[in-house]
Amino acid sequence: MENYPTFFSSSTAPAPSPLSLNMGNPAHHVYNSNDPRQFQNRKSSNGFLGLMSEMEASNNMIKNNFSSQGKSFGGSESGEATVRLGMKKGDQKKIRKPRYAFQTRSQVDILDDGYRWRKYGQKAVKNNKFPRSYYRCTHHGCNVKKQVQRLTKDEGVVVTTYEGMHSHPIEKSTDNFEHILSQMKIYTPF
DNA sequence: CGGGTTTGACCTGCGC
DNA sequence: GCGCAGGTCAAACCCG
Repeated sequence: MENYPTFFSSSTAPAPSPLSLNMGNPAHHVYNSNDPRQFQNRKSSNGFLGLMSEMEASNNMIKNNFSSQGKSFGGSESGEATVRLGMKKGDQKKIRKPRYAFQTRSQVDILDDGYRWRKYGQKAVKNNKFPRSYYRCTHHGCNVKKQVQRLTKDEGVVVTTYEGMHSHPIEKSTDNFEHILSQMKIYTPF
């Protein structure tokens, strides 16, 4: 098995990604993808995820819009009702949780990061022959989400985007994940 | 039977 | 206003 993760997050991001926390290594390349469309554009522009400037990240933090923002999600999980943050439809600046994306060279799409996820959707993505899968953390009250997508231009690369922070400890033994980590090599475009 | 997955429908925002 | 694309819902289905 081979895994070559590249980590994305912004230096301006308020908190490290869940994965970074688990890995205990803040020194990875980071990228903050707050706008999935920009994210997509970057991927399509050079076939690889470049670094987003802090300016871009800031702008996207402010202006990013997600259709999911205005929705409530089934109501079964208490934390999700706060997503709208009291803003009405016409309000301009919606605060969005930062997203942290990293890519991994892996045969499998789903990395065992120790948390339990439930798939809630899958969508075909433009300019990508692979579908994007949407997952939510199954822990009660934890509304962390992640998206998993394989790159068209490099089928061996899986991009995982995390949104939100886990409000609970890891649920499974990290042995498996650490085993994966032990076999990872940092994979950067530089 | 409970929990997770699949999948089509639906909603929302954005660009033209 | 319309069409497109992304994101989510939820019923049906699957599986241990």
